Order: sequence, then structure tokens, then C-alpha cells
Amino acid sequence: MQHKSTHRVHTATRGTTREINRRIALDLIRTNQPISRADLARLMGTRRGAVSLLVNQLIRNGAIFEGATGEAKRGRKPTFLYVDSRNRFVVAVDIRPTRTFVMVTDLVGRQLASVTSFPTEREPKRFVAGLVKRVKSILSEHKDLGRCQGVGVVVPGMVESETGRVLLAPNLGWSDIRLRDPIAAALGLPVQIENSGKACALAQVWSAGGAKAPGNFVYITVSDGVGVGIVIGGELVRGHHNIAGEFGHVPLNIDGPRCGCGATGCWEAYVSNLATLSRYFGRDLRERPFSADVASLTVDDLIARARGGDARALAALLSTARYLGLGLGSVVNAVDPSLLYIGGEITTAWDLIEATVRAGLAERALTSSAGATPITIVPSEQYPRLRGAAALIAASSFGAGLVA
Amino acid sequence: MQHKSTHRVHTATRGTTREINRRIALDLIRTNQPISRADLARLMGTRRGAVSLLVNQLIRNGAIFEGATGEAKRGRKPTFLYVDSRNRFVVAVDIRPTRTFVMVTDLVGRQLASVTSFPTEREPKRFVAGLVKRVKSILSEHKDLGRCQGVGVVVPGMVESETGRVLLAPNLGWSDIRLRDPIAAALGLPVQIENSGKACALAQVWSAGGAKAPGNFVYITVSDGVGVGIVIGGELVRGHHNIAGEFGHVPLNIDGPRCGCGATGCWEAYVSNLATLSRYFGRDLRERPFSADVASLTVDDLIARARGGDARALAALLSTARYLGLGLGSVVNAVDPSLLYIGGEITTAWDLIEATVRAGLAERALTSSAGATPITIVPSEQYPRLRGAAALIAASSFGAGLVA
DNA sequence: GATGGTTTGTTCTCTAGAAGGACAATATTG
DNA sequence: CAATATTGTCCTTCTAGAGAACAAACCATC
Repeated sequence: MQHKSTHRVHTATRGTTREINRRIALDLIRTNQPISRADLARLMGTRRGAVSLLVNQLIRNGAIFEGATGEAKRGRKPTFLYVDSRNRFVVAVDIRPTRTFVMVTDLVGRQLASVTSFPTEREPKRFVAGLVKRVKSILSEHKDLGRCQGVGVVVPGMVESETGRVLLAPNLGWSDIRLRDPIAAALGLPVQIENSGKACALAQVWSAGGAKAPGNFVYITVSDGVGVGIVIGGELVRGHHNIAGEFGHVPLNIDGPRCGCGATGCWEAYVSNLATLSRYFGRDLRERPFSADVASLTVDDLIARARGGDARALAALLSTARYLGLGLGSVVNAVDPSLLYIGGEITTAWDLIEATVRAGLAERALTSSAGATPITIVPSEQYPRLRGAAALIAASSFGAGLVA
Repeated sequence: MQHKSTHRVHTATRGTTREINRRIALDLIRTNQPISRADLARLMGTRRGAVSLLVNQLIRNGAIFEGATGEAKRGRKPTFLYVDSRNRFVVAVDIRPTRTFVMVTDLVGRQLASVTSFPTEREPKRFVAGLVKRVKSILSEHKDLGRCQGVGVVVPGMVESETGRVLLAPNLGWSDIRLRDPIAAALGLPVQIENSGKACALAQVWSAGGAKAPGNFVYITVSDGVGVGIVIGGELVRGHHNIAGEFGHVPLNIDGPRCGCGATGCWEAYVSNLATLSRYFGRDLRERPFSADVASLTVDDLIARARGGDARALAALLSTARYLGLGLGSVVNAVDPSLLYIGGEITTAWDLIEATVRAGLAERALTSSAGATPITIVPSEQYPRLRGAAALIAASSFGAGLVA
């Protein structure tokens, strides 16, 4: 019998059980720290003996460490366990059309220093040189933090995961740019590039942790473009070319305004910051490129004016809110998530626009319960995009030492 | 420490390895039968000894059985293994707006008798009574086939999985109809109801089998409505309310024609059979309900006319083809599958419409490689919807005896 | 201060099950 | 018949969870 099935099936070996449980234990320690072995055993529904073996192995590998003993009302005091994020940090980079932001975090995504930024250079080679210089100076400033585990970079566009190339980032004017390898070579550090929507979604999975996080959600980041990350069963949906989730270019109206991607009537063309601002200035959305006055104002300014009584500003926001809701209808009909996260500047005005967004969503959703899908706002002060960039490195460098 | 994490984490126990391997072995036997223990061991990359234990356990449970010995060029002859589909069968039901189809299959989805059909009664109670009568007569006709494992039913609409209620099926005029339990009670058999797109996608996963099947694909069935089933990582995406995949109601143009779902400009409103036929008759797609002459012709008739030289018929098909392609663009941008399956009457004309569909897809897809996503046509003669209905029962009743 | 109850973390045996190899049974070829 | 190849079974070894016993640590009470 010559079976031509080429692909090796992934059977479970005798180490598989341990591998699964080690990963579960590490995830639970990360999301519940500080935690004792006994509590961990209760969470895992297994014996303390088995957990002790897992934990001691993780300690030997340097993934976690024993801290101070905790307090207990009765009986022996527990020994607390912590993930070992000491002497290790991550550099997070958020590339946006006008400015690029940089943050330093530890391995669990906690901010370690203030966010810095610089104008985004559009020419790729000069951009890389400038970014490398900035990161190098940050590295030399923060020698006290230990060893840098890598640099996570989010971009408003599509990224090929194997090569780290930016396939297309209309708002940056980039297409087919090799970004990861030049930065990695210049810094001598691991570098991960990812689409901003996907990275933000990853950060939500990562920070919430396996058990607590909703398994099915969609993260939508509305800024210069619309980035979307889909999470199903706790896993980020990447797609065959790592470009799944581009709901920003699903149309609301194929006869609508031209979008930066080349097509017409994309959701993004209706709800991006530029679209909102051009509405305020009374511009036709079909007009490209946008004139200078549009760029003179930010969405934050617009929101301030709306709150100050500027009716035209409020109308522009509400118009965007309606289209935002209609597009969310597409997301809900297609994916039926249990939760929608929304990030971006416009969320600052959520109190002004929520009702309109919800009405738009309910208008397109197929059932009333789908139309009532919960929406959680991620405020800009939490730097969701930078946390996403950090998660790119933290999440992967975390389970790394476990293959031993 | 009072941890309030309520959800039990699913840790691996000492039986987990065996459970995983048993499932893999059974899947491989199903998709490669007939197959010997030795070949199975090679496919699984494990020892013959370990496989023998798995196989003998499966034989004891009645999931598989040993057949005749096979031929070998040298050495001892292998003992072939088969999944035990003897004396067990499944009834598959496909409810469509005008007619309802019924088929009998074995546990691996092979057709056991000719397909029968009857007019679809729109009044739910009378429909259930009629269906039960038909199925009972089929059961008594086929006593030779053994025991019926259950009845799988696909509907053109949304189904609540826990209750088996049809939430909304616009083309049937049904909303909030309890369908599963009345049928199950009357027949005394397990009944599964599912959306047609999801069921067709399940059938593809099921028939192809774990290893060979592409992990990420989307099944689109274009008939009276548009049903879509999304498969990611080999798993059907159900969503929070089991209504994921409703790309049929993602808009091409929110100012477009009214759709049966109540919204406007849905993809379905552009590419359903009714839309194609109304184009042929020169009707405005906004006109609802459609007049009688539209219903007097089928898409199959239309295709025959197009092949016979009727330019208006061809134009109607090509118009639908264009919108079909544009909508596929939304699917590809959102999910980025490695493959698209398309079923439905219009696929009979694939040679006439393929170029136009592909052009529409390429127009909206964000990258050229995404625009070139392979499309596989599932011909109507394979009864994809009935195979989907069968898979609902076969797939679940298959691993059932393994919990022992 | 001794005693008893409680909780934590370790250590022991028991059992499930894969890894590896030996081996009998069965076949083909020279 | 001897040599070789293949299949399926059986036996030993090793990994790792299940279960239980137990020492250590801690508190409250007599």
C-alpha cells in the first residue's frame, strides 16, 4: 500500500500531556500572579503533587520564580509564584501616518517608561534609520531594565508574517516594503511586525489570559484607517496570507467614495479620521487627495469643538457614528462575536456617538440579540496599539524557553 | 486567597493522550479505509504496538471492524480495517422554499437510495407533519439498512443550536419556529437542524478528513438565498449565537435593493436565484414581492436559454456573476481563506461566468494573491446540501461511542 | 506551653499509555 | 529449503497524572 498522504499527522506523544499542562500552568500564573502552588492546583483541577512538578520545572527553566510567602488565615503560608519578568523588557513601536510612538514594557505588558514619539518619515530607508537610532538611544538609556527581548512593531496595513514585509499600507504610501529584517539586522534583536488591528486583538487575548477572556471577539481600531483583528476560540484569525480581518475594505456601498486601497465605498472610506474631518470641512468624500485644511485639524480637536457646541462638528461625528454602526453590522453578521472592542480617537466621544453607533448596528444585524452585541471601548490612554506591539514580542518570548 | 475564576480550565489528564490518538486513528481509518494497522502506524508516525492497542479498543467499541486480508507484494498480508457503517444509516433533509429533498446515507455520507422530494409546505405545523410522514415511510421501506442514527435537516436560515429553533428564514417566511423537537418527538430519533451554508462546510470538513482538508476555507451556497459556512483551523465557525457566516447579508450597497431580511443592498439581494431571474425579466430588484412570471422560470432554465443563444439570459447571468465576485471580495478580505467552495444552481454555468466572477473578486481583493484565491465548484449532482444534512448526524454519531 | 485542627508543599505508590524492541506468523524469492 | 520482508502481538522501559500519606508551618484554644 503506497499511501501518498504526505502531511505528518500530529499525534500525541507521551510528553504531550505535560506540555499542555505546563502551558496551562504558565498561563494561569501569568494571569493570576501572585499565586501559590495549592491555588494553582485548585484552578487546574488537579493534584498539588502534579502541579509542584510542573512549577519546579518552570522555575528551573527560568520562566517563573518563587517570591515572598503570602498571608493565610489558617494553616501554613503559601509560597507565591511570579512570572519572571525581571531584567527583561520589550520595545513597542506604533507607526502611524503622521507620528511614530515608542514605549518600553515588561514581559507582561506593563509600561516601564513614558511614551515617546517622533514624526513618521515616509521614505522607508530613512524611516528605518531613524527608528533604529531612536530605539538604540532608548536601549542605552534603560540599561537598568536588563535585556531587551525584542521589538514589536505595528503598522496600519497588511503584513506578510513569514518575511515581515509590509505588503500594503495605503495611509503610509508603502507597498511591498521589507521592514522587519533591516530593523532586526541593525539592532541585533528579534523584531516582529504586525497589522495594528491584529496586534490589538492579540494584546486583548494576551492580557486577559486564557480562561477569563471571551473566546470570540473582534477588535476594531478606527484611526487613519480601520484595522480589525478577529479572535475565534481564543485564537487570532490570520488567514492564508495573514490578511484576514480586513473588514475596513468591505464595502458599505460599492458606488461610494474612493478608498486609499484603490477600491470604492469601503467602510474605511466612511469612518476613518480623514473621512470624519472632511465631512466637517464640507468636502466631498470622493475628493482625493484631501486638501490641507483637513489635515490642519485632528479628530481630538473636532471632538473638543463638538463638546463646545459646534453643531457642524457634532454632525460630522454623528455621521461617522452611523457608518461605524452600519459597518459593525457587517462584522457582527459575518463573525457573530460575543464582544466588540473598539479603539481609536473617536472613542473619546463615545458618550456622544454611542446611541447612533448602536442604532446603525441594530439596523443591519440579522437578529436583535446580534444587534445588541456588547461593545467595549478601549480608551486611547491605555495605548492599545503599543500594548499590541508589546504583546507581539512578549507573547512569543514567553513560552519560548519551554521547549527544553 | 479567594480566586473567583469560576471556569474550570481544561487540563490534560493521563487519558488525554490516548483520547487524542484514538480520535486521530479513527479519522485516519475513516478517510483512508481500507487500511491496515501497519499503514496506520506509518501515517501516525508511531509504533505498531501502540496502534494495535488503539485499534483493538475501537473494535471492541464497535466503531470499526476487521475485514478481509489485503494483498501485499512480500511478507505477511495485512488485515484491513473499516469504519463500521453496517446496519446504520442517516436520513438527510434539505428544506428549500419550493421543494424539500430527502436522502438516505450511511455513516460516512455515501448515498444509499435515490433522492426523493415533495413540495415544501410553508405552514410549520403542517410541514412537520408532512415531513414526519415521509420519513416514517422511508424508514419502513428501508428496514434492511439497519438502525437509523438520526435525521439531519438543513434550512435556508439561522438556527439556534441549543434549541433547534429556526430563528429566521426569510425565504421560507419562518421566524422563531421550533423545528427540531417536534420532529424528534414524532420520530423518536435524534434530529439536528442547521443552516445550509454551515452544514455544507461541515460536510467538506467531514468528507475530506482532518489531514487532507484545507484548514481555512469558506463554503458559499447560492440558491434562493446565500448561505455561508466559514471553517478556520479545521473548525466550523459558529459564533456566539450560531449565526456566524451571514455574509449573504453584508451589503454591497446600503442604498441598494431591499432584501428579504429587511435590510437593503445585501449581497443576497444581488445574487440570489430570484435576483438573477428578475434581472432576466427586466424587473427592478427593488420590486417586492416578485411577480409570478419570475417564479415561472428556474435558474437551470435560464442557463439553458443562455447556452441556447438567449443574450438577455446570458446578460442576467453575467450581471449576477459580477456581483457574486464583488461579494466574494468581501469574504476574502474578511477571512482570507485558502480556498472558496461554491455550490448552487448557478455553478452549472461556471464555464460561462467564471471569468466575470474572478474579475469581480480581483477588483475588491486587497492583494493580487488574495484576488487569486482558488475557487472550487461543488456540482449540484453531488447534492452538497443533503450531504451537509447527513454530516450533521454522521459526524456527531461517529465519535459518540468513544467516551467509554 | 501543649494540643488539635488546617493548609501547604513534598514524596511515595499506582496506573495509563507511548517508546522501543523482540518475536512468532505469514508471505515472497532464490 | 533458506533467506528476507512484512504484519501483528507482546514484553519491558519511561513519562506523567491520580491518589494518598506526611512533614512542616501556622493558628486557636485549653
